[in-house]
Amino acid sequence: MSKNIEQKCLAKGVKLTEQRKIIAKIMSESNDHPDVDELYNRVSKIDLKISIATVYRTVKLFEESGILAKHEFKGGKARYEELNEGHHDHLIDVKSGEIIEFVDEEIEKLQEKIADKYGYRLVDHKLELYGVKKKP
Amino acid sequence: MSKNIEQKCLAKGVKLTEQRKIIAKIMSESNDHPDVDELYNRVSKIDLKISIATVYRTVKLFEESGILAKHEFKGGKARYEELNEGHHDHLIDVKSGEIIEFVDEEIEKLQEKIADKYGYRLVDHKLELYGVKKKP
DNA sequence: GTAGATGCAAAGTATTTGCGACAAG
DNA sequence: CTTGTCGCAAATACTTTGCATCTAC
Repeated sequence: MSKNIEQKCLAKGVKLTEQRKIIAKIMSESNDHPDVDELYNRVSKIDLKISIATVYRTVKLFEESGILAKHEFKGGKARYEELNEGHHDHLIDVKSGEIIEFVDEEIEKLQEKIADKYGYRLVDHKLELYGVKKKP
Repeated sequence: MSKNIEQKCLAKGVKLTEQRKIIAKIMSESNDHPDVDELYNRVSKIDLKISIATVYRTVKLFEESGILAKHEFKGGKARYEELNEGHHDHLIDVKSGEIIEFVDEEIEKLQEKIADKYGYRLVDHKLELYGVKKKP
């Protein structure tokens, strides 16, 4: 099994406060991609004194430490998810808002190839597909 | 040659005001992907009474009319470009901020295929590559 | 003439920050 | 202890909106 968020903090020298532990726990348990508001709501159920500023500061810190990934899908607020080994992209159901994670080796390779063609080394990328469910 | 923005407005029943004509002209002449602030600056050189609210309203209207495309690259503000026939994606130089447009048929097909695999019909997608220039 | 557009300033969102009190290492 | 974090409220950045006036059709 892969390292949990607390272990990652240790490894990165990120101080483990009570608030960060709670945020880490919630994010580990979340399989959706909550925005800061939603995360704040979930966290508040455990620690009702936590401030939204702390949540903002923490997700930013975790993102910079490679612990969380930040997504800016269509429509305003940033959303977060725990970052694990396997990279994946997102297919968003435009009707329901449901998010499907997928991995496609072929597309990853193709992206490298394109960057290379223009003389670039890929450092990051973003692929989002927006679709509607087909009738069966 | 393809329709210009004014012709598109006519076709869509969008009223052509003086301000919209100026914004249309500037966008047609811009080969970069200006954000609203930058667009406002450029437009202000021609019409110094125009309001930023009008610029916001106009880009939104143009986007809804399929005249402009809105991009939300990393780092806050939305950026716009004129929408023409050929679809393309973006490769962003993370050092300089330069944006390279590219077209890749193979990747387009692959995206359709992936959506299909999960039972979706693709209605939109976003592919952004972030890279650094390689040493030659 | 009339529906819709504009300019202005005020209001919204989402996010960040200064500061004194507080807690982790 | 000491450095970094927290909570709070105020500040910022981007974008939207109410309203009275004006303009394209």
